[in-house]
Amino acid sequence: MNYALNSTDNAAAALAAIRQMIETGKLPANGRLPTERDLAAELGCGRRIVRRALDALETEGLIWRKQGSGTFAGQPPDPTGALAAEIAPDADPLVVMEARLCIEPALADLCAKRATGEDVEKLRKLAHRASQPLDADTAELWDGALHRAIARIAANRVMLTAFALLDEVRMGSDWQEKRHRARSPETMTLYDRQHRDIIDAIERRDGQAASTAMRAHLEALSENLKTSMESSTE
Amino acid sequence: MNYALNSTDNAAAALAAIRQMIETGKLPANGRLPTERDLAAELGCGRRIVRRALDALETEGLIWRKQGSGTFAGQPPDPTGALAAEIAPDADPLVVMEARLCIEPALADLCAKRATGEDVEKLRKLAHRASQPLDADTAELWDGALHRAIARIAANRVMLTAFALLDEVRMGSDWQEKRHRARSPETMTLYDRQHRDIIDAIERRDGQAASTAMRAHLEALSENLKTSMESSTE
DNA sequence: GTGCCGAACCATTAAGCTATTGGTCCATGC
DNA sequence: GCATGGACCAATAGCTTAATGGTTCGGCAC
Repeated sequence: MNYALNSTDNAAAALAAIRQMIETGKLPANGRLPTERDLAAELGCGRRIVRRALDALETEGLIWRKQGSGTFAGQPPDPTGALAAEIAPDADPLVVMEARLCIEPALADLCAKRATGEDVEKLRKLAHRASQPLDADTAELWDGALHRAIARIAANRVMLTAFALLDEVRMGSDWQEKRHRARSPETMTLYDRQHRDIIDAIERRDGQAASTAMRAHLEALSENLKTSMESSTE
Repeated sequence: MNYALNSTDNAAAALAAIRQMIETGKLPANGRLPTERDLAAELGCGRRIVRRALDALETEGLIWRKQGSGTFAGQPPDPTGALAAEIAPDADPLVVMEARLCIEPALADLCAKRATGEDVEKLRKLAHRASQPLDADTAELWDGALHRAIARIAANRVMLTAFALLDEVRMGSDWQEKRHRARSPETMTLYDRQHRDIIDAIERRDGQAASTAMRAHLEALSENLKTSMESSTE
């Protein structure tokens, strides 16, 4: 595709061209788009125009830039990976679960204070997916997505980073192997019930109840984890 | 001082020599000690002996080593700096305080479950220092040390890392400037009272009460912060 | 044989250097 | 007024190189 602008160049045309460039997905795997200088050459306009268009797209949240590195489509990555990798190797699943019990009830409280109706809708959808009788791995993924969504809705950057750290440690540690996760139909329905309790409390803007419900849910998870670990050492 | 060993060389002598080297504090500021090869040459023994001695010291927790980097005295540093720096620039003091309200009560709970008598002693000493009528900056430092000690005693690596992150964001953000911290004698005595409440609860192994007391303390801090911010915008 | 030494090699790290890239400013021209 | 091209700055990534801990092996003394 040729993105060169015709003679009626203007900022709006450049913006549209770059936006199309992004949305048609004609980008390398890492989402990196051409340098500003290259874009200017390709579009046949000056760098100033390109920068203005990129400014708009950045404000829009469609791209992010880093001086010396480049311009990328999508969201800037979370730099929690290194930290998590440092902790994960010697992360006892019970320690991780204890940390979840510290952080997630508080997040549920904040979430209840800030969730919009739209947010609650999303949560319900995620809970529904997690409750479907798929294989254990998939259910785990949707469960993780639900908890992550609650953290995101809480809208506190510091807490979100702390949660991201916790989340990566949880997924990265060897515990992935240790999950015998005796996810019987009974526990599945229990978890679903607990998810609904949490979301109901969030919808009622009842932070206290959301926190309590989340705590109950995590304690059930913890209990399940303990029994599965004991049975694995037999 | 000459660390060269005499003719009755053995591993124990090398260990003692290196240990003395560390404990007498004859080291550069960063705690880096000579390379294994240099140590071997200086002590007049082989690298194998040096490595065995360093192994012992490492097991002892007196030193830590990193391939390609060197051997250092003390504890390995927490790598939370980069993450904190990423968040700090746009860290609203109120957001940070909200995060503290999420994390620190939970830490106080854990701390109450795990603190030894010795730990409680340390906490009391720190609280006493923070209550001395010094300048506001120094009081702030001792207060920070107290909260950090509670996090350390909680003995959950994941939570400790999360707290370290939070702590660095708190100290690193511009909010250092914004602290008008109207630390009147009244607030000082209030904070001291609250510190004592927290530590008393920890001593009683009453995690619930410790959590509640910590929450009350942080809410007082938050209130103080809000009023000082309002007055600064006048 | 046991234990140590010396040497060599590997894996990782840090530091320095260079090219690249976004961020900014300015003179010029339309 | 506004866009252009150019120049420069600041930050970054990639590469190279030297240094360091980690490991292995042959040799030697006891």
